[in-house]
Amino acid sequence: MMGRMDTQSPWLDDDQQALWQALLTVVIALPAALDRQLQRDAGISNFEYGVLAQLSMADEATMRLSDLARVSDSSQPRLSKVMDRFEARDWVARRPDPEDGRYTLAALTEAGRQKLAESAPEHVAQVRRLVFDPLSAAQRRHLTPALTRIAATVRRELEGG
Amino acid sequence: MMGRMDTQSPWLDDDQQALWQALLTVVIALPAALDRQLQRDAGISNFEYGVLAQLSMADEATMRLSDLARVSDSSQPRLSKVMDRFEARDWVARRPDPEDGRYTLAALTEAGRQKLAESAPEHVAQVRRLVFDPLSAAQRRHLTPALTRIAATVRRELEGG
DNA sequence: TGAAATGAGTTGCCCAGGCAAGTAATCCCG
DNA sequence: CGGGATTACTTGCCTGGGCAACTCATTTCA
Repeated sequence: MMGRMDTQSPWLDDDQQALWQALLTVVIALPAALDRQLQRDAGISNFEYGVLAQLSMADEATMRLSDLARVSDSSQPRLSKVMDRFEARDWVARRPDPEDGRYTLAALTEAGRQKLAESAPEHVAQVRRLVFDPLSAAQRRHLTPALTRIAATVRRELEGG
Repeated sequence: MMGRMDTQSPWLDDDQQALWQALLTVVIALPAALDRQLQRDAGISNFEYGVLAQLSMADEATMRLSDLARVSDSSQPRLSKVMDRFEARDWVARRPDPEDGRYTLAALTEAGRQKLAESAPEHVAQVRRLVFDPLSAAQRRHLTPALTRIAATVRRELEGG
């Protein structure tokens, strides 16, 4: 008898609906708001900013493309095209990994580091205004583990397919 | 004396960084995961699903395009093109608002309602798996008001520009 | 009342990203 | 040691969305 389960009806109740609606707005509108500021002030997207930031945090500011794609939540084709643009502007340099020729290493150049440093302050201010300022200290504390769990689940979903 | 304020350094501390990183993964990867399921099972995007769902909840399943754009967190051009696709598939019908010829009313057709009904169960299941299942009851309770605040702030940002 | 201003919606152009197919390097295993 | 799998990355094709410019309806106000 495979009727629907009691604890998991196929619909969302009102509380769940409220959470879901708020999350939907955040995932749709927040990237748009971040993109707008960054595009205006720095000519790059939020996603591109994230790639630069991840790379800058790596040892020697150098990473394998596949690792960079993973931490940036990017597909490989998408990252590949971002790298084309970055290389054209001399923000990164690609070279084959001497340890294994299948991998490609991406290294942030000095110009790339500078671009990131220039763009950071206004971007961080925007993140503060949109995300941190509206929250109480308690809300921030509660939010982190909850979002981390969702993030981990979503990551698994995209990798596992 | 307009130096930087003590309580608002231009950088994120470690706790903030953790929250921000988790939120970034969610806003980038969650739509991708939702899109993948919906595209595979229903041939529509998460965004399009949201538009259908919003319209279905309206009185008479009819709304002005500008209102529909607002509740769907959409620009007008974007919604306009979604409507082109929907009308081509006979999921919605557009007609001028008799009360004010500048507005356009969009009404969900029977076929549109059916498409939504067909797509809903798997989509809701995916939302459950990715968002609700990983959270404890307490986390869900805390999450809702926090996300609602961020959502409201981001909405204002995009409208006010 | 009529010309300018406002507001809703659409269109065209351009670019970014997904997917599937292609290339290249390495590994596996007889 | 050699040919087929596996893994990393790139390329081409197509679609979706942003922006700016346009059209059309309504309001404002001189």
